[in-house]
Amino acid sequence: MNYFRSRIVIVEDNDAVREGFSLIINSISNYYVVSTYDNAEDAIDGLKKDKPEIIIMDLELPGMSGIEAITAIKKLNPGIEILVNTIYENSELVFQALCAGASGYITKNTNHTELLTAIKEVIQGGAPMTSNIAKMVVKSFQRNPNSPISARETEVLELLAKGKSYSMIAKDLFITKETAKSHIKNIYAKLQVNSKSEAIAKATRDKLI
Amino acid sequence: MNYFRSRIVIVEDNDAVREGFSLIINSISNYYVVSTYDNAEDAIDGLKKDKPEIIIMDLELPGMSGIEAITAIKKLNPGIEILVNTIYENSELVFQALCAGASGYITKNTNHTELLTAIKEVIQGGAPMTSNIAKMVVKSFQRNPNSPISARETEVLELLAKGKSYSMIAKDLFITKETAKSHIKNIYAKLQVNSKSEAIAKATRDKLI
DNA sequence: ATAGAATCCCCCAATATGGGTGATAGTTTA
DNA sequence: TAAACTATCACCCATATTGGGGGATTCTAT
Repeated sequence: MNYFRSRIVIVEDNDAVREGFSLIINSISNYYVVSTYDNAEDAIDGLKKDKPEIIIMDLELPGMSGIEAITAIKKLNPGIEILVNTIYENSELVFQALCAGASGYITKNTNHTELLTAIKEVIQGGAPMTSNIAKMVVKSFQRNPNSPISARETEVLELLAKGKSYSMIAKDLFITKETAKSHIKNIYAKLQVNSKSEAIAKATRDKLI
Repeated sequence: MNYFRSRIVIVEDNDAVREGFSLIINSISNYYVVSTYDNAEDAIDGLKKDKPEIIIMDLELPGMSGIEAITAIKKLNPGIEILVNTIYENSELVFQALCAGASGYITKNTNHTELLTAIKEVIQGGAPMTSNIAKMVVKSFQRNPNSPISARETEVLELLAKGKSYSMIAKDLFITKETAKSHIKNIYAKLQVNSKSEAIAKATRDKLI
């Protein structure tokens, strides 16, 4: 009977939310909530018996954090899709979750229809995200338009960040080593740093490269 | 009359698609197609008079490419939101478009309702993406699970990619410089490279860091 | 038990780095 | 138009870094 229904596990420490989700999801014939947990440790212990296709995971959990749980679960079984459902729209957490292996990230202001749509999208190999989250993700690809460094300096900085030496940079840009060095000196002055690693760190933080 | 309607410009070289979009968008009272173009150059020339809030942009254009156009438009007026609408689902192009400053990326198999939803999302500060595109974007945050290098080596490699020296890496990881060096030697052997920049390049390409 | 992982040690030559102090020519902007 | 910024190149110098070579030990999985 349940063989063709997607097996879903819910990890959520709020009892009401957990129960509510179960009811909604089980009301759809394609889905089947095999287990629910109020903490990550138990959810991980139950993986072998639950064999979920999808885990709906809260991030604010007692004990092991949601991020650690995602990492652990993906390590044990990379095939399991994890859909994050949390109140947090903090960018650090979003990127940590995606880097750890989350397939989607929806915030808790989404209604039941949207939750079900998100589950469907995950099953179909998509990556559902709340509008705010999608915006943050797309923005992360884009550069700071108020960069203090010039276009040429940015080119130099990019090569520096790729681990190239002064002479390699010079060769790549068809300039002399001295010119590359000169650019780097100016970059250091503008970024108020005095080493390669500091420059790369600052440039990365400020999205200059 | 049109003062409160979002000003939209369409850049699309297929006449039928361009006309079709105009009709659909103009049928919605909140939107107003101020101009349509079949090439990027004319669209850029028309920016001052059109004053669009949103540009719906095809990527396959005669002359200037869509990517170049996005870069140019964002440079002239960073406030304009650009929604890419193309047949291409090629990952290179997707990331180029997003890096250039696109706010959304929808493929041409989307229907009219979805197009209008995407426009609405862009206006509301979101980042609409077709399911496939969202998946590619999310995947880009995730690491290769078949990394040939160990966890510790990965840590070392990450620090190396941040421009740190052997001794800085050693300090960060509470090991000696010799150990850091030893890890790096092993990394080079495994990645079949023999320099920092090659290692970083390969690690980045293969998503090992 | 063998392989890999992580740790540490020494030697050495070549290269890279960062700071200093310049110069010239072009472009942009106030 | 003048001042500011940009891009280019040069030389000096001391120190740090890198990559290659040779090892070794301990622990942990398979």
